[in-house]
Amino acid sequence: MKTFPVTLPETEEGGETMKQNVNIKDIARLSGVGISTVSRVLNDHTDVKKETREKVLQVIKEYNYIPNNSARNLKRSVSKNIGVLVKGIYNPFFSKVVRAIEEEIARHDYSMILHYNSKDATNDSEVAIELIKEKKLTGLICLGGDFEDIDTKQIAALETPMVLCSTMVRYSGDENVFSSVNIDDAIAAELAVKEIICCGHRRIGMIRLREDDFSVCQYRMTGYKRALDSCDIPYDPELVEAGDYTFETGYKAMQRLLDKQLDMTAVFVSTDLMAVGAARAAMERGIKVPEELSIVGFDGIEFAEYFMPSISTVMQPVEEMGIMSVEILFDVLNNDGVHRQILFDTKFLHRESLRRVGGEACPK
Amino acid sequence: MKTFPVTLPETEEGGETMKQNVNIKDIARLSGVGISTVSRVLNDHTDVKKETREKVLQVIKEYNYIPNNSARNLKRSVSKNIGVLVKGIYNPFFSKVVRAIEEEIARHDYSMILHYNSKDATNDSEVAIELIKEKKLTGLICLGGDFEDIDTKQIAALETPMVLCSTMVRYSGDENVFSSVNIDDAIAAELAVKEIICCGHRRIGMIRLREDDFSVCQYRMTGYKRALDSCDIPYDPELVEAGDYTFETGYKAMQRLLDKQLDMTAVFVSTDLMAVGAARAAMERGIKVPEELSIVGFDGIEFAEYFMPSISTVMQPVEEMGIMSVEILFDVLNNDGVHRQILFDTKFLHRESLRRVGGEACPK
DNA sequence: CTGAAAGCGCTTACAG
DNA sequence: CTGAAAGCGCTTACAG
Repeated sequence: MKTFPVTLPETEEGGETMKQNVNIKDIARLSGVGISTVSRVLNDHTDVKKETREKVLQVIKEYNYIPNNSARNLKRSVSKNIGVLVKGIYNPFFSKVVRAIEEEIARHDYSMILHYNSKDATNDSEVAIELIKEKKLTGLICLGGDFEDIDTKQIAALETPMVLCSTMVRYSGDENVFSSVNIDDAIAAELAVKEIICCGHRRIGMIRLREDDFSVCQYRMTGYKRALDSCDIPYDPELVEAGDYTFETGYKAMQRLLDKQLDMTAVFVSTDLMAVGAARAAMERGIKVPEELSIVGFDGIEFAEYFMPSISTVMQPVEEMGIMSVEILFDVLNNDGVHRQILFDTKFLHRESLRRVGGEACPK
Repeated sequence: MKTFPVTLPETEEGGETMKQNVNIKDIARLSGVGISTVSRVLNDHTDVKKETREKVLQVIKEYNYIPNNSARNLKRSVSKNIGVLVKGIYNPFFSKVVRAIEEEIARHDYSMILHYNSKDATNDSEVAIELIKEKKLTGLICLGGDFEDIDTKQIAALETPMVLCSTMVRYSGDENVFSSVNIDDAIAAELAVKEIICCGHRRIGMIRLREDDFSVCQYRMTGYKRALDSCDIPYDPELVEAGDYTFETGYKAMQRLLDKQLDMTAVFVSTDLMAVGAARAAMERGIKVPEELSIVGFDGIEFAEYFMPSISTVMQPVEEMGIMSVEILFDVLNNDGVHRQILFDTKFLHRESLRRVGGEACPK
């Protein structure tokens, strides 16, 4: 395929044409040492004579040699690499935590290998397994995604500790094959909606995720219903519209809600991204937020804080969750291999977009 | 290291303990065929008897066999993979384009291998070369980053077409080693600031990126100065503050500007993210945007559109640029190997955050 | 401190 | 249509 002509540049010394891909054998030959010695230099082994090391390093530099990672991974039994598999590159919710995780992994003297999986991919657990094998990972942390159909046998066979963080899997079996770090989305959503109710709202709309979106956000709908139920507010399906993780779908869902003239005074939106879109939709129609309509989101992404008015939301301790995932991973690795299932608490942030109406007292 | 006890699950047939990692040899043995045949099945070669193929596929499924990618990459001379190296995982500006690129690559019957490089990494070009070698890439597209010190000799030696999109490198040499797809940031910024001037503003603040941030955004400052200059407005360094790609630094930069009491009526901000932070800072102090202060950003990210008021900005045709990068890549690959340097036009979006002041006519 | 050799798990001519 | 063998570029005991 590579039929285009490129004049190979010559090296400085004696017109020897530069090989397309310098490999360890070439470096060994050019340095006048054995292959093993080059490998030792490459891997920072201490048992190489200083002069030898320097000579080799000089040749490596001169020829721009970069070791082939595929070969290294193939040969190495275990890399000092922890994989991080993130679901969806568009989710600002996860982008923040990755850095914290990387630092925490580095503190343990390991490296992070970051891998993003498409939002539309349905085979998250397969990708995870593939990643572990390919990179010979010491451990894997998965952020988001759907692991309901995970093959626990295969995970166990891999003997590679895995931590599922904020993923769709509520594992309660007695098999001890992976750890999980989550919040309880249903409870967090229930508390948020109760906060709304506490502010005197009774007609509360909901913008949920489409049913075919298989993520933890689905449980937020459960929380919405529970809150209504516990405060004796009848559930009205007319008050519910669905979106899809984006500003635009939140915007449109709000338009549909408003079109119905439902005399709502508040809307609970299952992600901050959609909440921003929803707020814009209302304000564009001249509806004042929060004076005429309160809006509450979920996640705690930075953007919600900068929006005018700032969006009240359920803050997930993402960074702590990420760091905890790393800690658990190394615990499993270094100690008894007993996995843990952890639920973090969330925090409701009452910001500008939520306002009290009427004079009614808090029902609960 | 993996000292934790895991009871290896047994396979269904006859208690043979499942190997930790099933490989192609095992599959061959279990299927009663040769290794080459398994490989052929794996790679969808047509020259395998139907029954044989089915038998092999069944064994593969039963043992959850996943081929080792390191081995494949090592052996394969060319993968049908195009790499995409993205600078910074936090940049919403790039996240949008990746999907477009992926689709375009798929249309050519290739796969995309996505790789993110840390925002703080200084060795973008080295990472690029490493990626090409490791994955035996057919081509590479780089989104963002600093390639000023790129080793053109090595790139040429690799014989792998490379397209730099929105990266810091203005290559005008006669060597024909890579393509580039960019906008002219200086011109685009100049036009944006002229739009502001056309609206009657004379005291125009600027929030730029810190000087040590080595990205194309630096040129936006050049454009700001040029616009002032061409309209005979003196450049006042007091009106310039710097941020760092985030809401928060934009917010703080605006606070510093406002603290100086400079009687500005407009601010040009070199990224939309910072523009949103800046707008919030002003509005929090009771300054009405745009009635008392106009704000203009740069990039055209979605959030700028949903913010209240929506942020006027310079829209980069990111998706088109991404798609063009793919097209150029395949052109280079299939045809003459002649690289191209392309500059896209930008579009100024006059939205809610920019308002006319005074009665002065447009100076240019 | 150093080198020759085996082998990681695949793919790809080559021979049948 | 199928299999045995070579080899991709490394790392890692092993022997010196």
